[in-house]
Amino acid sequence: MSIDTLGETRLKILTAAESLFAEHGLNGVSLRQITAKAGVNLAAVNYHYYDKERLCQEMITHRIRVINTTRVGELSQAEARSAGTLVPLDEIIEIMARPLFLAGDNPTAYNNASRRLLGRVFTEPLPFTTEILTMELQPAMTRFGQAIRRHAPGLSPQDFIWRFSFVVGAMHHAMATLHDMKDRTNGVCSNDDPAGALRNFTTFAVRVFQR
Amino acid sequence: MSIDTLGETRLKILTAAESLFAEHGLNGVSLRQITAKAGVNLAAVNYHYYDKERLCQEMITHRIRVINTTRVGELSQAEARSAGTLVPLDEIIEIMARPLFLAGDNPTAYNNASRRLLGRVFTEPLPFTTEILTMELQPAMTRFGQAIRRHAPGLSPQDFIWRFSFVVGAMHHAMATLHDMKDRTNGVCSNDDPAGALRNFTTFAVRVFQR
DNA sequence: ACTTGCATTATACGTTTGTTTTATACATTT
DNA sequence: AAATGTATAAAACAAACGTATAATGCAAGT
Repeated sequence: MSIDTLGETRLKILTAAESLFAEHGLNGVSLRQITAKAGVNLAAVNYHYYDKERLCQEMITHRIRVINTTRVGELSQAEARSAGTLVPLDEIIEIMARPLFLAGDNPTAYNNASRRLLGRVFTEPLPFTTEILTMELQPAMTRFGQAIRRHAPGLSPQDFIWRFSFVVGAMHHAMATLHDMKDRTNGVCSNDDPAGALRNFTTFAVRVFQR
Repeated sequence: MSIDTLGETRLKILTAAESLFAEHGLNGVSLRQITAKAGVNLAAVNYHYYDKERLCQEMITHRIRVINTTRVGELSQAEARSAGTLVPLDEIIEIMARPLFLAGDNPTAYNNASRRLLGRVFTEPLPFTTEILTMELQPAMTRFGQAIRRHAPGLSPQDFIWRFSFVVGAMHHAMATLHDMKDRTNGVCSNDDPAGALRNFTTFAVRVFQR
């Protein structure tokens, strides 16, 4: 069954699961908590998703896929547009980060819980999580890595990969912690300004690579 | 009981717990796995640490404290040494990052498992974990933030905090993923060269703040 | 009207969890 | 030598877990 032909209960489970996983981690939530929050029967998870692991897989894979098709497509368009010349560094980085940062409050679409969930998945590898990352995330990141690489041709392969890893690490870490920005900065930075966060990340990342 | 007057079993538990938590996360390990790996009786955990949560607390708090006293002390020394003038930016960053990056294989001292464990704690908040972070980690990071701030006086408070958060995020993310660098970079970067990783991180972070 | 098929519910099953209890070994002290 | 305090060990506990089964509701198709 496709993800956009979701039945009522199926969607309620997914939404509840995502927000709970976002807050307590993949290993910190029981099916009873999920079904209670979703207001459905316990057995509904096994009926609709076969088991807990498959629920997690579908949830994560779907979120990553939507984000990757968006940004990889945009990168391709940008490259096609500027035929011959380089796509500007800040444009590449913004395309890479935008669909991760820009989360709203719509409970079905990509939202704050989705963002935090992904932040967790990126740093909290589980047996099946690792496989998803190499299959779904790795190719897209290599794609952006190559695009950025052209702006720093003088760097050795190692030096570039280190810098790129740190930038991606900062991005992924931000996914897991943006929700808490206000508390951690004593109110200086906002939790609810993803566009501002994205703008700051872009200037941060550009500085890492520009000569 | 102090942490350096550890009995045999008490130490064996701590070592086994740290490596297991590092690999599977705080919520992904049972006391039976820990005691089995440590080769001690199940009840030994409750006897020596009261309960599972206190075991985690002691483990995490101790690691953070050692690291913080080291680097905060070194920063104070550096500041005292260069009376009047600024401590060089790269020196501040290296002092901040060194005790986190430089992990060896000594099973009792700060090692690769400790580093990965801390990386998890930094991004995987549990009820008692969050408290530890604000009590133990936050003050030290504010200290380094202020030191670095003097090298970027032109930045607005917000802009600076954003950049600093991204740098710290990259550092903490690296703690959780350094062990896997070789696989994720197709062998280009090494897992077992913490000094090299630290060097690369320093140049990365310096670029973020220098004008 | 009856049947078929899918969705939902209630309930039970076998494990595994953290913790507790009881018993045993072994020093040190009196 | 007896007693005491401490560490380890074996076993049992209730609770929570993921999953499986059986019963119920309910609309669509015949």
